[in-house]
Amino acid sequence: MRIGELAARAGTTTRTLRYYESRGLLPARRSGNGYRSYDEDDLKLLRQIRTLQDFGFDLEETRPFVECLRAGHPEGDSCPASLAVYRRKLDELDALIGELRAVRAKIGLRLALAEGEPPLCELGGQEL
Amino acid sequence: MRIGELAARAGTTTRTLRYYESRGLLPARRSGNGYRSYDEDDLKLLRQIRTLQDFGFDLEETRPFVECLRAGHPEGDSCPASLAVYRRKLDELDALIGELRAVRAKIGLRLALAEGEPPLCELGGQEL
DNA sequence: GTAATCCTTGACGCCGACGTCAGGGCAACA
DNA sequence: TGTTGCCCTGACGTCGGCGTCAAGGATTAC
Repeated sequence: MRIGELAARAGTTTRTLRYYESRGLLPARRSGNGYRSYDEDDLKLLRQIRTLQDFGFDLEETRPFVECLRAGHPEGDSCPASLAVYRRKLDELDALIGELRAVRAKIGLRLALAEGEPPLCELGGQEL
Repeated sequence: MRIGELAARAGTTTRTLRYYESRGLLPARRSGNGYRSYDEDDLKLLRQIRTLQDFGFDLEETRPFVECLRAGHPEGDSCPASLAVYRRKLDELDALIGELRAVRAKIGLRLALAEGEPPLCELGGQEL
């Protein structure tokens, strides 16, 4: 299959595929005329990348998953390196969610104060 | 006060102040030699901007607060336009936190599955 | 006087994940 | 044979919030 078809089947663009190739993430074979040539396995790799991207992984973080699949494992997360990325991501998410919740609380408090209504509860000695 | 002192007192850089000025957010008077000149009110404006930036507001979102202060109100959030930004930001934060929690759950589930341990509970018909 | 430290403007660099255009080649169909 | 539709490479643009030079002028300290 050529690049346009792969892109369509994965719901992405040819530009994106060329970009992944430039990053060494999804190299392509070439047919006689120089066109990139892909197979079903490439589609699987690509879908793995896209799924992780949707989760907020950056490209480099998807690499262990891609390499895991390319090594013949049934799933991209069948390898220790992938699981390590999962764990790191969970930690990052927990930290981020915690920060966002703290910010949310502060803004909510400020809004309540500015609206002239006393906040429902004192939230401890927060810096405002 | 000149730009360097203001930057130091606000814990930021001269580059940042010139950038804010270029965005029309914190215009400066000029002294005879062409140097930017600031006063205590400018410091207050700047601190308002920085606080909101720390909350994750982008520059444009801080503008209503700055204009509110400049209009003579005691606080940047003493104006309806500022409160509207607060509310919009709360909505955005809620949405974002919700998405992150969903992603966190999916990754956690995948990690559990990949580790060979059955997940503690079925989390409904999530797409994996 | 001169060195050090401020200040000025202008302009390019950075980051990530591509979008978008330019200028060309290859292929298939009428 | 022309037209359409794919493909190629290369390269610049995007976004936000600045960092980091470069080349010069002003001020202050000694």
